[in-house]
Amino acid sequence: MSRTKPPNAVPEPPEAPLLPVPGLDYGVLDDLLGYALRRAQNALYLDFYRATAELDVSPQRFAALVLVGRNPGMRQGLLAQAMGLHRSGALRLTDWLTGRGWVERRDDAEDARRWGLFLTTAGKRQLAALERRVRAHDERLMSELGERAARLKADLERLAEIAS
Amino acid sequence: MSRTKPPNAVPEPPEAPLLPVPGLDYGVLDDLLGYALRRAQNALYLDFYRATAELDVSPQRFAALVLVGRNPGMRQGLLAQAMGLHRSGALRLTDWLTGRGWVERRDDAEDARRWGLFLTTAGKRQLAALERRVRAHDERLMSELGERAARLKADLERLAEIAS
DNA sequence: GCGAGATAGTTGCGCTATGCAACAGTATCT
DNA sequence: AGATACTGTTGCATAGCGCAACTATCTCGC
Repeated sequence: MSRTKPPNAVPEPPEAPLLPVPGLDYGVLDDLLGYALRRAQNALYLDFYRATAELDVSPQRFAALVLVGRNPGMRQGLLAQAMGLHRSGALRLTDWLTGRGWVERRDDAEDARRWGLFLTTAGKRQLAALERRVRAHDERLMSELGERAARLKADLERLAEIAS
Repeated sequence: MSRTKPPNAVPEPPEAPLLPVPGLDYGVLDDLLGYALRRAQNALYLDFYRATAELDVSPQRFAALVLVGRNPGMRQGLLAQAMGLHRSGALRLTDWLTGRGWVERRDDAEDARRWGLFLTTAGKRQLAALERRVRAHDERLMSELGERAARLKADLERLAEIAS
């Protein structure tokens, strides 16, 4: 019985939030850290979209914008690595961003194989707008969690390390 | 500028873990609860696959097996709701599971439109094997987190509520 | 009873996101 | 110079999903 297919897809964030259905028995799922994590991630994911509704980006693309913005001239391959993508994935991601006019590729002076990635002026504007929203939303969540927030974040980081 | 596409896809869990690349500036991402969550979820997702390598199921399908196992006779629509899927998604999920011989559809005595979903004997065996692994892995993670584990889980549940 | 309307599941279509293998151009090392 | 490694690109295949349209069945009011 060979594996049908390597991972390749987080169960996908459905349109509808992944809330517990009353009356249904979730068995182990209720005990698993992993399932709690999935529920939370799902909720945050939807929340991200709500927060940035007219700005037309996925969390994925937002992350790419941030990375390019913060590391001007970075190569595509590095972007791929940072985002856990295959090189070809980073290519398509970059294509999309340049298509929007938010990112541009410039020749790398040192190595003709490489591109350097840079935000355009429009890209910087877009990123700033996005950051504002995303930050605000994140802070709202954090403040609703109160003092548990910082601890939660730290524990998540720890968890990511442990599981890796 | 209209939205390219509704959510529809969590950034996908790449084959490679989503670890911070040393030397790269992550800007806001490092401050966001959402990004920490994503990293952790990604790591756990990969961990799930490692844990169940030869058993050939995704977390998604595992969850479906648990639900059907715990709620024998449940309808497809309910499964969809519980898993945050469209009806057609639950159909395909169920198809896959019946194709494996783990789940069977039986006519519902009360309503001819419905199916009742049940685990087959093979399905029960599979589920038991999966549960063992998944539980063991989850417990390992929890124990490495020590006393923070329970708190983390509770906070995640809280977070999911808040963000919904 | 019977027709309107709701509900369950199905089908076909289209789309996004992704990996992978093969390729070309460029750099590096011996 | 030649072998080898690296960067980005292209084409192809696949998974997972939503949605609209359709069928079968049930429910409700008259």
